[in-house]
Amino acid sequence: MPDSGSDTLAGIDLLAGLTPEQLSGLERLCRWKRYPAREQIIDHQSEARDVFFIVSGRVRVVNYSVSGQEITFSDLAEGSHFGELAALDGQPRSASVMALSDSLIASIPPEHFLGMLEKYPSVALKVMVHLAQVVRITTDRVMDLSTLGATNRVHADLLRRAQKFAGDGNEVVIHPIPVHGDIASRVSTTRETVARVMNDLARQGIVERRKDTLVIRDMKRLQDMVEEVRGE
Amino acid sequence: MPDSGSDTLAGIDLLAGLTPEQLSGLERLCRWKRYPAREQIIDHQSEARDVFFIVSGRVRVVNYSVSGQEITFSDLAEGSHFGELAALDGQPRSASVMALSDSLIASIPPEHFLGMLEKYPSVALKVMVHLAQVVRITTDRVMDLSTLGATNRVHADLLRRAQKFAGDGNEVVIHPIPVHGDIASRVSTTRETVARVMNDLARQGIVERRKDTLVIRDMKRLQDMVEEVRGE
DNA sequence: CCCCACCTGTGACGGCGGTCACAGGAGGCG
DNA sequence: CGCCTCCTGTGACCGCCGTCACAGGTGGGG
Repeated sequence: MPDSGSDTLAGIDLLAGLTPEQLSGLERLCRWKRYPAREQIIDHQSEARDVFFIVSGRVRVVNYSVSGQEITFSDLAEGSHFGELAALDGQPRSASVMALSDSLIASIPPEHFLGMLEKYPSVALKVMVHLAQVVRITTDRVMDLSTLGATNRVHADLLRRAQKFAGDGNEVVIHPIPVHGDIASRVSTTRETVARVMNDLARQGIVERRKDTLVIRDMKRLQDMVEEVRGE
Repeated sequence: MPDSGSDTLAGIDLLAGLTPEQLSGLERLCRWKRYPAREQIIDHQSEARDVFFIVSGRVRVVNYSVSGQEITFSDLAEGSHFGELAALDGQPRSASVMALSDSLIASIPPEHFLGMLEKYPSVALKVMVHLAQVVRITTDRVMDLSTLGATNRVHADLLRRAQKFAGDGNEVVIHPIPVHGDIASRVSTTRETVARVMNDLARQGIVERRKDTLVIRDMKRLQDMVEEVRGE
């Protein structure tokens, strides 16, 4: 459980395992800043190289095609970090990042980030493991985009979201309701397609839209729909 | 320049900077194996966790949808390495790897790989930088798949290949000719579509197919075709 | 030299899903 | 309370490109 209230780095996953003294050393190297919701934190292609820690709030990693189409890469929660690619390889930022909610963000200059990796091998290892997982997620997404149709990508995304909320029953309650546009931007389709798919699922009794939750009534069937097509 | 002939780890990019003694220490921890062309080195989803070094030969990272569609992730040359994801996070293999040509491959067990990261921070850093680049390439690919049509993805791929061979003229010679099926598998389309696109380009005088080379006659125009659409 | 394996080229067809254009809800807030 | 903004739902249309089905080319090996 991250120390949601305090202005320290104690809740940052990457830095778990450091002593309080080591943490406060790092805290002094950071620039601390609050971002209101919707504000841009990193701009794609910009030249800054700092690494960011989410002390509190939520953040979205996105990119835009020049036509304005928005591609969401991931949403990051409290305790997570971002911006390490540029710090590591010195290239311009690979994506934009914006605050989803009011957020407190600590940022550390690239030279201190690299120094930290050297000084604390356990942190370096965590960085590697984290990058490995990012690679996995992204290559899975390439597979989805290459082999699944838009409709099935929506199914797959819904399933992923449901699994995060899953108990062990066949029914899962998702809260809050994801807005269609957000889903669309994660699976690279349109708002309209998402709406059509959701209604098909509702008509088949697989999902049910309530006041402010979305209920998956038949996880099993949803799972089947995804697996079936992944294997056809 | 890798020592193409010798059976040592001297040519491995990751390990550049280690002393000959350190290298020969690592060599003793490796299993050495020759793979004939087309042979599978890693199987997707399998449980082994070793990390592989390409001493000589070439290798392709692929995945298959169960329908048999082949998705190529990358081709790796002598001096490169692969298999580090599983070693780092302990998950099953994220993709299959097969030899493109007869290859000599050294593999190191995960525990020794991790030990090496700890012992040689410079190697750990190289691993991070390498992973960062993989993330960049893969997210770019997600962008392409999300925003470009199949035709333009072929253009983009052709351009990327050309840039690897580029001098500074407006004309670039690509050798050997990439087979259409390979291009298709890298940009997630079909052989037929690639053929049609290549012929359109030929008719417009942008490329020219020769005996065993492909000549890009007008890099500038090709570049424009790609940029134009990325920004529309 | 001829056959076989593997590559390329091209037409016809049809469906998925993106685009456009609206018509409602459902909150907030002045 | 009424307006304005943001979300959802749905029909019509149509173009891209995947699929199928062949028809050459080309090269190497028996």
